Amino acid sequence: MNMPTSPDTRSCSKVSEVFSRVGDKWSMQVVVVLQSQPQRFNDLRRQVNGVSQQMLTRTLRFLERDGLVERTVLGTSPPQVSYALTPLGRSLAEPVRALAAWALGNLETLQDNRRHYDAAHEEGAK
Amino acid sequence: MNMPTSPDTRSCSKVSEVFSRVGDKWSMQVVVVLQSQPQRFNDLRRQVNGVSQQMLTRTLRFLERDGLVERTVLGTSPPQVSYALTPLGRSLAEPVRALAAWALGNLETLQDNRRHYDAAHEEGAK
DNA sequence: CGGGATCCAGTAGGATACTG
DNA sequence: CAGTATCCTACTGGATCCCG
Repeated sequence: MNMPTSPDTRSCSKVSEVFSRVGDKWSMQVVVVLQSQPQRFNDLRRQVNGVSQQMLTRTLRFLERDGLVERTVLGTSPPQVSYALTPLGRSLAEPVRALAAWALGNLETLQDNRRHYDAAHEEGAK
Repeated sequence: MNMPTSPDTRSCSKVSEVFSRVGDKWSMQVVVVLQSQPQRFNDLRRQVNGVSQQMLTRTLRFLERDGLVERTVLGTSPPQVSYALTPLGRSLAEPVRALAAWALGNLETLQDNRRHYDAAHEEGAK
């Protein structure tokens, strides 16, 4: 595969576009949750902590629109809808998990740095 | 290293926190640009396409606060400030680049899917 | 159960002008 | 050159009600 050593400035706008899509508050969480298995709407809602059904609906629509998840209507009288990752969605899950791993490993350091920074900059501020 | 096979739901909130920090419109672009070499303010501004000096300032502040970039004031009469990635920032650049690679490789597919979706859903819409 | 419609608050982000 | 301050808009995200 042709992965350049340094995806430089000109690539950044494209990266930014993708981040704008999947980098919102819920998308990657949904992707990670769906990665284990297909889920129904309220199952998802329970597993993605704190999401409103509004935002879950929106997020799923966006992901569906980009071909990252697939929506399957099962029944009709008790409306059952199943959401699953497409192959594309699964391929996205990999780098997302890499970033997730970084996040988990460095979250404390970040918070620590932040506290240190705030303390250092509050002595001079009003 | 202990990277679980599936960073499951409980980890997602933490991931979300980090994403909230670096997943904004400019942070990772700045990180990627700085990754090649330290840069001055207006150099950065030129390389990060479309950023206002307002947002660049904010972004750099946040990154500095989290210990991801280091700010160095050089002169005083012609104010020169250099920004460089910290080791932590460089470690973040890796997974970001992985995601960037995915973005570059799948951007067209995403846009294509989106067009297809929009076309399919406009026939029934108003 | 799944999700559309509406309303509303908070914030991200842009433009401009000013400062040291 | 490297910001700060102010203002303003658009979008994000939440709550609530309603519908099939």
